[in-house]
Formats: sequence, structure tokens, C-alpha cells
Amino acid sequence: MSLLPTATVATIARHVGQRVTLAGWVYHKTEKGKLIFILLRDGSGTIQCVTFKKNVSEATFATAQALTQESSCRITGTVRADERAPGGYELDVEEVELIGASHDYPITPKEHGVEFLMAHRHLWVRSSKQHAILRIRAEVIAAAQEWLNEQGFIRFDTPILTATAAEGTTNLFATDYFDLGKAYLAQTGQLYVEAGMMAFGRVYCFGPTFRAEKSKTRRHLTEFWMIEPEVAFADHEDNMRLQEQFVSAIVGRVLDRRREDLKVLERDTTMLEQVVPPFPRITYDQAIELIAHHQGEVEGADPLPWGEDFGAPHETLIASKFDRPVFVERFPSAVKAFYMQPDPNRPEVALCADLLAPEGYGEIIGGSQRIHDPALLEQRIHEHGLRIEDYEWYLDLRRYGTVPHSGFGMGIERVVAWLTGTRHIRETIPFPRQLYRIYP
RNA sequence: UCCCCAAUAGCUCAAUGGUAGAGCAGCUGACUGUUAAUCAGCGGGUUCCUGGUUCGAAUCCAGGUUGGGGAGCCA
Repeated sequence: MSLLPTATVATIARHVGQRVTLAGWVYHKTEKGKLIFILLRDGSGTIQCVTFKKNVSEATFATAQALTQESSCRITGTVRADERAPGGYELDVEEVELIGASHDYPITPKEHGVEFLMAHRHLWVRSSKQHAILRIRAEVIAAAQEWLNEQGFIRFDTPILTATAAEGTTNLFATDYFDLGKAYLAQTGQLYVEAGMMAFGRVYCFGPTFRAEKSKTRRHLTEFWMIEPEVAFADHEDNMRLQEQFVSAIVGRVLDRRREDLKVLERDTTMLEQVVPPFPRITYDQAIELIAHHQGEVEGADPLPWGEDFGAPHETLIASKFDRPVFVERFPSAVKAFYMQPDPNRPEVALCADLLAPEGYGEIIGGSQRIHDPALLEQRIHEHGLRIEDYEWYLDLRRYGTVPHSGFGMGIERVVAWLTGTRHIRETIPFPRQLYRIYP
């Protein structure tokens, strides 16, 4: 006999009038003498199971009475529509089978502090809001991959253990690698995905990336997931067009398919509805002017001299002037990675762009056209104090049929934080890895 | 790494130098339509640690620990 239930809560409307078995966990229970309401959670949703004493055996009623929060059980009964039931449907209980008891479940329906919830993250993910956020995370990931697949991209997986730093030696997690010395956890798949681009034309990598930055903010994790498309024969303009279509497609699909979850999160979606191409674009130079012009509007967003990178308050200030994500393009090369193509008309700036999310959620994408000239790339490697021998394979990509190409990386957690209206990024991944927390 | 803030019951908090309390959770009982039910009762404390000031410290002081918010860096 299968243990699988005959129905799930998500599709319960199809079973009205039928006798079904649901399997799940007790989310909440209310006893009223000869009547017990069990709110059952099966992963797909929650449903009220009404147990009348006169309708069930004494043993079944006793089992129902003994259920505690998060006890697992199988409940059999008849589905009926009832406007008094949350969600409109309920189960008229006939049998209750306890699977696994739960005693003193720590997370009660009341309020809890951050420390307590983070220490119980393995249980917290059962709660309705966490459930909604993580469902939207799954939708963002599925939407991103499926959209790229439809555009002819090939998923090209890049290594997590790498021999050298992609963008510099600092901020890397190191581990011993047998007799070959140190290996480092990848902080990006970018360099390797360029090899894939040369093989397939359009590729993307998707996986966890690691940064040993001692960041202690609501926008940072030491382990986060990034999707990085790379396109051959694409220039900086093509790159931005791809990004605005990509992001719009993801937002559109979440609005389309995860409306209920957004409602659970009480997310105001008016800003999200406006996310359609084209996105506004300003240059770094214009951004510097904008910051100076709106001095004092956002705390910490003080005017910057040309050549300095923005801080979080500057990004918030810039984004607040637009009703959809905004590109800031052509940053000074000096503050950006070594592989970015210089602007032919102004070599001191790079053909790159950051995409800033509205409502203060910060940078969600960083991208650029890459240097395709082998001599220039070699020069930049030297200028950044990197060892040329570590990058011979990367230089090979320019020695054998080089082409202008562009790509970008999108941080999944920041996108999820933005779409769900989650203030802190730690709730957008099942088990966040942070500076001072690696358990559970 | 730097700046700011906090730590009291299982949880969320109160008690501003004078007998440590409430709500929720838990347990017992009542209740046939609850939506975080309601009502009655019960149990629950190394006030983060170490030291100091004081007749007296949860409260004031010093150091430490842990956590939170922010900065820098970045997606």
C-alpha cells in the first residue's frame, strides 16, 4: 500500500464531494468540546479539517484531540465547500492517523525575534511567510532558466573549486586540495562561462558562489546563488537589452503565477507591474551629478568625486528617482574588474552597467562587455597585479577566434528580496550563510 | 574591521536603586463553527558572564560574551 495521499490541498477544489486522504502536519488546532478544527499543512497549502465527535469513532476523536502543533498525520474525510472555512473548502473528518508526534514545537503563532528564528531556521521554513518567499525563489529560478533556454541558451556549469581567484585574491574561501595546494571556492563562474560562450554562442551558468567578505549588512551573504549569461558577438547595448527583457520576463512570471504568495507577504505590486522594457539608463557621470543635485535626501548619500564607486545609500538615492529598474553604465575602469572592455571613445570608462532595483533593494545585476583583444587583456592582468600564468587558459579564449562578447551576473537572493519585499536577504535562501552564522 | 543599540520565564516584553511581573506557549477542566477562539485554574527565573559602587543592583560603573542595526566591499 502506498503512503501517498490521494489528494493535495492545492488541488482540493477538484475533489468536492469525494472522500480523500491528506497527509501533512498540524499547523494549528482549535478544540471546541465535541468539535475540533485541525488546520492541516501539506506543503501545497493549508486546509481546515473539521472533526465532529458524533461522526467519528472514539479512538479517532481521541487521536484528533491529542494532535499538537506540527504533528504529522494522515487525515481521511469528505471534501466540501463551506464559506466559513479559510480558503473556502474543508474536510469533514472521518479518520485520523498520527504518524509522528511533535512536542513543544518552539515556533508558536506569536511573534519571535530574529535571533530565535534564525537559530530555528530548519523549522522556520515551515511558516507561511517563509513558505511564500521560498516558493517565489523557486519561481524566479525556474523562470530565469526557462526563459534563457527558450532564447537558445545552453546551461554550462562552471566549477566551484577553482585554482585561482577570478577577480582578485582577496575575499576567497580557501581549502586544501590534495597535493596541488590551495583551492578556492568560486566567487563567480564568469571566466569559465566565457569558455562555454566560445563553444556554444549563448550560455549561462547557475550555482552557488562564495565571498569571504566580512560584510555585515542586510544585502550580503557569504554563499549566494548567481545566474550568469554570456553571449558571443554581443556588445554593451545588446547586453543591456538582454537584461531588461530577462528581468521583465522573470517579474512577469512571478506576478502571473505567484500572486497568492505575494498576497501572503502583503507585497504592494504596483511598482512590480511597471517592470517592462525599456529600463531607464544613466551614465556614471550623470549619476555623480544626480547625487550632488539631491544632496541630503538620503542619509549617507553624500556627493562623490569622479572615480569613486557608489555606496548603498547612493544606489538607493539613484533608484528612488525611477519607477523601474535603472541601469547605471560606463563606470570608471579603475573601480571595475580587469576584463571589462574600455569605451573606445573614453578609455577611462568601461562598457559596463549595474542594474539597480527600485525601492532601495540595490544592485541586482552587474554586467559588461568583455575585453576580446588578447594584448589588452594581458596588459590589464598585469595592471591588476595578477599572475599571467594563472590566466593562460583565459587568454587562449582570445587567441583562438576571439569575438566581442558580453555577459552579466544576477544575484538570485537580491531579486527575491526585491520581488517579495523582504527587507533582509537572509530570508530569501533556505539556509543563509552569514559572517557570524553558519548553524543550522 | 569600524560606529550605534540590546541581552529579564520556552517566546515577546514590562519593572528607571527598595518584595522580579504580564501576555502568549505548556499542562488541567468547560464548550458543536473556530479563524493567532473564549472562559476558569496550575506550573514556570543563575535578570548573559566576571568584578566593582551601595545598607540594598535587573536597574549605576568597568571589562568580557552573544545578538541586532548600519558602514566599507559587493550580486
